[in-house]
Amino acid sequence: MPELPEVEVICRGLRPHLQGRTIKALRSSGKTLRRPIPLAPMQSRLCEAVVINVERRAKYLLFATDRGDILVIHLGMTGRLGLFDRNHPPTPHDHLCLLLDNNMELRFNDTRRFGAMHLLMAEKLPDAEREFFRATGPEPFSDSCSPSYLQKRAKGRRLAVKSFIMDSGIIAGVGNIYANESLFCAGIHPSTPAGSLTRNQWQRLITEIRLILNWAIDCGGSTIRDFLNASGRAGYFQANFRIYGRNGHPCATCSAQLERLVIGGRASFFCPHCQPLQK
DNA sequence: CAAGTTACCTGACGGC
DNA sequence: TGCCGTCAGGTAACTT
Repeated sequence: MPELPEVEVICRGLRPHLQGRTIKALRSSGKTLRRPIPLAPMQSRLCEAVVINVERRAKYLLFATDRGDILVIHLGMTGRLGLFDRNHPPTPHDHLCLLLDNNMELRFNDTRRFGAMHLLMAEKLPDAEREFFRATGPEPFSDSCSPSYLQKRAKGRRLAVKSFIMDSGIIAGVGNIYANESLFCAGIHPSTPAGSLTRNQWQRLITEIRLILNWAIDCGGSTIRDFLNASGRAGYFQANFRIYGRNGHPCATCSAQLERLVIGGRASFFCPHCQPLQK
């Protein structure tokens, strides 16, 4: 489900509603997510805690409290977070509800339960946070995510560039949709071995990744089936897809028929004319 | 170590 | 109508 833009949209949407609010109670479905929800520590640490900050790192949301703890939430493929009146009827797959001091509830709904929750305890910070994100690559907008950084990490690797940029240890937040879109806009075939991109191609690619991600954030993210923002509204970047899911249609640039192939088990789309396969 | 495969889960959709 | 296979925005644990 959500890639960086969708998580950022949720983060920005929730922040003004959560900052300064006290968590009064927690309720869970009892179902496990990717891993069990750490309910006992969450009960003792989050009840009566005030949310002081809501941030995003990679595809994770971080809720910081006045006790110094951080609740880390990942939405997996189908996770949603939304604010509801406490009397709003519950829906299937609501797995965690946080009751707030204004009688609103933050509800985490996740059909496929690929999401995850972690609680980073104040007394273990900041080491616990550093450890949690130890293997996570730089944010795509950061200066450290430069063409030379990417080229250096790709040196000698034969892995398809699409799989390479979807590796969260290389660059954070780029998932299947935006990997496809960025490679199309950069004119690079998704199967190209990561190690054979030139410096100019890395420059072009990171530029396109940043443009696409920012544009998608401005559009409120992409909604294919599951994604809704914190207010329950769909995003509309999907109207701007140039390549994702468009196999069989003509390329908007050159009219060639767009093609689909599977790379690393993920659907990949490309224009055989605008994205010629190199080496 | 790198790269590919599988598993985790539910629901929507198309073909028969 | 229903059954079956395929597919879905992610990640981590496997195997080769």
